[in-house]
Amino acid sequence: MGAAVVLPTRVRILDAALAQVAQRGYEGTSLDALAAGLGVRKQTILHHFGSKEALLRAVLARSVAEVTDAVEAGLDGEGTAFDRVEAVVRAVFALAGRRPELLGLTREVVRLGGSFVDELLGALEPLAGRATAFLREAVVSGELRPHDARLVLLSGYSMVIGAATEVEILRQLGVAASPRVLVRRRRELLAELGTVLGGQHVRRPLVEASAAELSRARPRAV
Amino acid sequence: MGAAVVLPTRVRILDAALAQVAQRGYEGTSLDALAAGLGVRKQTILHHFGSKEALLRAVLARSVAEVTDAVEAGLDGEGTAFDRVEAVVRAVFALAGRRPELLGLTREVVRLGGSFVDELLGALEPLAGRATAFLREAVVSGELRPHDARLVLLSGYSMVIGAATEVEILRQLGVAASPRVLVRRRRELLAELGTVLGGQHVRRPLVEASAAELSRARPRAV
DNA sequence: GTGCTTGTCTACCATTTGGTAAGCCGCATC
DNA sequence: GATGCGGCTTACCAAATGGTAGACAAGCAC
Repeated sequence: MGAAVVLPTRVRILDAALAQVAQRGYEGTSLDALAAGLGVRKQTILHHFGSKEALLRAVLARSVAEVTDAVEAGLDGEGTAFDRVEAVVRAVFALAGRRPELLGLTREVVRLGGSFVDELLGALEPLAGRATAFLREAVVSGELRPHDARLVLLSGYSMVIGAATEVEILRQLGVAASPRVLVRRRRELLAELGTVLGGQHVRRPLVEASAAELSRARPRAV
Repeated sequence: MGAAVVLPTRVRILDAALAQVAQRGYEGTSLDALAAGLGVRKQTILHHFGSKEALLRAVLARSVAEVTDAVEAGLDGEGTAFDRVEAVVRAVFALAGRRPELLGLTREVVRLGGSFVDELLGALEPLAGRATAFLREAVVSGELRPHDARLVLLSGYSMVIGAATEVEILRQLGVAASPRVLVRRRRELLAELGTVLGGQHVRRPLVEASAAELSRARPRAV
């Protein structure tokens, strides 16, 4: 058997907190219950993270890092610009399917609102910056058509969350966890991005990115 | 000015509870805070509803009634079977746009799980029964094509919730509340229903690759 | 050895939570 | 006037919550 790696308490707390907050919500997660589930005292948690709120922020930071890694792997991939957009979408949906807690956490943070959302956006900032830069460069080089990068990112993001919520609802209602919805939504998102960004999965001749067309193509934003 | 109708305390409590639970979650809603917001004592709430849980159930029951009314109005409408399906979809989306709290409540109930979900499903049972009967009759009369009614209802339901979540996320993130997403999702849902149920509305196919595949993959089982 | 740090613990605390018990008040009915 | 009675109140309460204070033990440096 592989060596049973004993994770440090700190990490175990983060894992449990992520799971609990995603499933039961922030207020619904008590430090006592969390600690009990870990076979540890509540004060151990407070020792590591200072406060419940700080714990949530730590969970948030780690989760953002995870998402960032997935997206950047896609951005760094091979192929055309749209190939990489597609890789990113696939990576995000794969991550969403593999770790649904991340989506539950996101929804919870959005619901909590206030400084947590600011924190989330702040932590995502570097990633958003990189993605925006990527999109801009691809537009300059003529690989993608002009668009509103911020809107593209936001709508893609909200679509992923919405799709995940759909799946969660279905699961809770007893429908066998079907990734079909996710697959369908992913395809829809790619189709939309294809329209807005102009990937060549529409099989149009590549030469054409004439300046005329580019300027004409001021597309409807999302 | 119209007479300022003073709503009975009981109704005001229900309204406030719905809003709070939808926005802050069940555990995040305290009876004290609720009462304070209403200019009343917590014991007044308990006097009317007995317990916090009973309050939530009451809110749930009233909300289900509201949804039921909207859907039944659509079912009772004029026109072909698919016209009425479309009317129902429009009514539901309109209700979702008008009263987003209902969606927040639903999501919260689903998240809470356990007996609340059973309660919700139980309360929705009559409506689901009517809708199923409607669909079955339309199949018998040849107006709609055979399908799995339960699956159709569930997927439509989850899609509405998912779409609403999308909108909520966008709103929280500062995107001007755009009903565009809702409109688009509604169109997609109608397209899918059109394919699965075989309505004659031939909107230009937008997303349909998936919907087409869906109907093809489904055996003609009654 | 003596310190210092790190991780965990026991013991407590103030506040908030949902909930109980009992009373007051206005009003209709006898 | 007495009598209920629905609506709302004050006065409490036990449990749970997040959080503080301080101690104990293991490891590492000197």
